[in-house]
Amino acid sequence: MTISDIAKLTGVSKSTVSRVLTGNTPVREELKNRVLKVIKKYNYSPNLAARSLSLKKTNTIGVILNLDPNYHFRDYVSMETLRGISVKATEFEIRLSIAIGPVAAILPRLAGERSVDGIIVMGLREGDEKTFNTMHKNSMSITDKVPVLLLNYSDEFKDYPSVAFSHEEDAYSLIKYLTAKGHRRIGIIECSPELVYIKNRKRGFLRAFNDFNLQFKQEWDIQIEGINEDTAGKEAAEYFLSLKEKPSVVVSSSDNIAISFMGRLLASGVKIPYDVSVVGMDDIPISKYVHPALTTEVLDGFSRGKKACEMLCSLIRSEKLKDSRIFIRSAFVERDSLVDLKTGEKANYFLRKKSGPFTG
Amino acid sequence: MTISDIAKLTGVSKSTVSRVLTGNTPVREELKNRVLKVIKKYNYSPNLAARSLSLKKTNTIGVILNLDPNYHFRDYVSMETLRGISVKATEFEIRLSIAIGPVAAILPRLAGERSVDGIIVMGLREGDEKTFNTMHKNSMSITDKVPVLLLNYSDEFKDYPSVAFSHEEDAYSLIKYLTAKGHRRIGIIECSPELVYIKNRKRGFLRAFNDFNLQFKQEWDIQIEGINEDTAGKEAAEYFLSLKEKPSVVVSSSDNIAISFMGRLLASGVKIPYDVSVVGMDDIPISKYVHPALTTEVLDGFSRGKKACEMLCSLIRSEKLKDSRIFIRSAFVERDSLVDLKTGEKANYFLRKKSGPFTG
DNA sequence: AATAGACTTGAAACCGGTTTCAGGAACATT
DNA sequence: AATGTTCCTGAAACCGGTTTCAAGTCTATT
Repeated sequence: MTISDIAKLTGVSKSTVSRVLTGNTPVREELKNRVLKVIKKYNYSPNLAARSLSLKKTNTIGVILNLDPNYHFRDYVSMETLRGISVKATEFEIRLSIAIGPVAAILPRLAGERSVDGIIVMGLREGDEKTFNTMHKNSMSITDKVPVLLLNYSDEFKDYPSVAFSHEEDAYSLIKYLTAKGHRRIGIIECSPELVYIKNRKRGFLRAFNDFNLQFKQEWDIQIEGINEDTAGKEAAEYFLSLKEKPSVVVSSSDNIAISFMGRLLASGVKIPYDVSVVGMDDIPISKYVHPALTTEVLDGFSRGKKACEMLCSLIRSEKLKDSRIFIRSAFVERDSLVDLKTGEKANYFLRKKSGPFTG
Repeated sequence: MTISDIAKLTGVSKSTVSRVLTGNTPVREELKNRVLKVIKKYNYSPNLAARSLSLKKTNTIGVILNLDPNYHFRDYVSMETLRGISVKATEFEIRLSIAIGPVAAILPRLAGERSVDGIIVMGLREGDEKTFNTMHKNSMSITDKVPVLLLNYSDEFKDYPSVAFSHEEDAYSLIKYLTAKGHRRIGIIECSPELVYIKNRKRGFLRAFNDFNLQFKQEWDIQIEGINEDTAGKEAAEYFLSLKEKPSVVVSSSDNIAISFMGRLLASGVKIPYDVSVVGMDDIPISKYVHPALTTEVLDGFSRGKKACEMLCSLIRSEKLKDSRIFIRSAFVERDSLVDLKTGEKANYFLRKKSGPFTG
C-alpha cells in the first residue's frame, strides 16, 4: 500500500494525498475526507524511508551507550536516563535508535549514514575526546553533519554541548557535609577511574580535602579497575578490613558497590554505621530497603534524559541555546548507614516516625 | 556528498559506484580502486534512507518494551536481554530501534511505517493478545507485513514465535526442591500479576502444590498490584509479620522485592533464614552480596536476547525454523537466605570454602 | 577473419514520498 | 463583462540509492 495506491483508490493525484498527510497545504474539505476515509480503510501509513529521503530528515535520534557490550549492564541511572529520553522522544514523535558499544566506532558511522538527526552520547571515558577531535582536524567534523550532545562534562569536551551531573560540586558538598558530622577519616572506593564522571568526582573530593584540612591518605583511596562492580565491593571490604588504621566513613562511587561492600562487612561482623559509615551514589531503588538502609546521593537520571532530549531537539532545529552546558545537581539522602560522630546517632531511617520524601 | 558526487569525481557513472559499494556485480579492478580512493578521501557513506527505499529493507529491528514509561525501570533481566539483542545486532550489522510504551499503540505504527524489518516484543501482559488478534481479524495482520517475535509465552500467544523463559516448569521445580528441603509452608509474593510470566509461574506453583500435596493457602499468596517493587517488599513484610501462622519460606517474583522484603524483616529483628527463608528470582548482580546472600533463580537475559535476535533475523530472511517456540530454563542458586529444615543448615554461601560458580 | 561468449559499463527506470510550478475554477472588483 | 485574486489541484521533478537492460569491448573459438 503506497501513496499512489491511495491516490488511485480515491481518484486524486498523489500530490493531494501527500498534502492531506502532511497538512501543510490546504485541500478542499470534501476531498480531504474522501482521502482520509480510504487511508483509514486500508490502514495506510507512509513509508518512513521515502519520507526521510524526501525531507532530508529522519525524525530519529541516536543514543550511544559507550559501554563494553560484553559486560553486564547494571547502571540504573543510565537506564533512567534512557527512559527520560524515550518519554520526551515519544512526546515529540521522534524515534530512538540505540547502539551499545565504543563511541569511537559508532559515532562516525551513525553520522555518515545520516540515519539520525542528532546523537546523544552517554558514558564517556578518558581518551574519548580524541574521537571528536580527530574528526575536527579532518575537517570532517561529525558535529557539522549532525548535532551531538554529551551526557558528561569535562574540560576535554568543553566545545560540545552537554547535560551532565555536577559531580565535582556534589562531591565537594558531600565531604563538607561529612565533616560537619564529625567525619575526618574518609575512605573512597572508585570503580572504573577512567570514566569521566569518576574523574570529576575525584577532583571535587580533593578540593574539599584541601579546603577542610583533611589529610588525603593514599591508602584510603581504593581504585578498582574495570567495570566489575561485583568483586569491587568484596575487594574493597577485604582491603579495608586488612588496614590497621581505618576510615570512619567510606564513600563509594555507586550504590551497587556500596551494598556489596556492606554485605561483606556485615558478614565479617562489622557494625554499620557504628564501626564504619557507608555512603553510596545513584540512589538505586533498593538502596532504601537494604539493611541498613543506604545513605546516598540521588542522581536524577530521568530528568537528565528528558532535558537531554529537549536540548538535542533544539540543536536539531538549529535554535540558539541559552546555555549549551547544563548541570544537574544531586540530592543527598541520609539513611541508616551514616552515623553522626558528634551525637553518635544514625539517621534511623526505618524507624523514623514522620514520612520524609524517601520513606517509600 | 552523494553517490552522484562520487561518480562525477571519479569520472564514472553512479551505477558503477553503487556496484563497488554493494559488491554484487563485478567491477574492473582499476576502476574499483579509483572509486574506493575517492570514497575514502571524502569520507562518503551511503544515505541509509535512500538505500532502504530502494532495497525495501531497513536493516533495522524494532524492540518494544511494553512498560509504563512513567515508571522506573528496574528490570535487570530486561536490560540484559536488550544487551543480548544489541550484541547480536551489531554482529549482524543491524540497527536497533527501541520504543518504550504500550505495545497496542506502538506495534501497529512500527509495522505500518515499515521502519523496521522485524519486531521483538518484551514484557507482555494479560490482554495484549487482543492487539495481535484484532489485526488478524482486520486482515491487516501485522505479522504479514513484518515478522514479530515475542519474549513471553502463553497459550494466548501460541500462534506467534517466541523465545521465553520456562517459568511454569521452573516454578514447579522450585517447589519440588523446597519440599525436598523440608519446606511445606510456602508463601508467595507476586508483583504485577497481570504480567504473562507471573501467570505462568503461578500455574507452575499450583501444579506443584497439587502434585506434592501441599495446601495452597490463600493468605500466604500475596498479590501486589502495580509495578511498584519498592513498596511491594515493605507491604509484604508487614503483611507476613501480621499473620499468626507464618510460612517457613517466602518465594518472591523478583530479587528486588525479595531484598527489600528481607531488609524490612531484618529491621524488625527477624532472623533470616532461621525464622523464615527467602527465595528471589532474576539473580541481579547484588543478590550475591546482600546480607544474607539471596537464594534465587538465575534468568539468563543475555542469552535470551541473543537467541531472540538470531531467531528474528531468521524470520526476516523467511527461513524455515526448526522450532518457532524456544524455552530457556533457569538455574537455581542456593545462597544464605534458604535453610534446610531437615538439617537446620543454611547454604553458608559467604563462608563456603570452595568457590562454586557463583562465589564471585 | 568472422562470430560467439564473457565481462564491464552507462542510461534509465524504480523505490515512495514531498514540493515546485503552472493551470483551471471560483470569486471579488471595477 | 472583463480583469485580477485567491484557492485548489495535478504533472513533473526531486531526494539518493539499486538494478535491469542494452550496448560496447575484449577474448576465445572456428
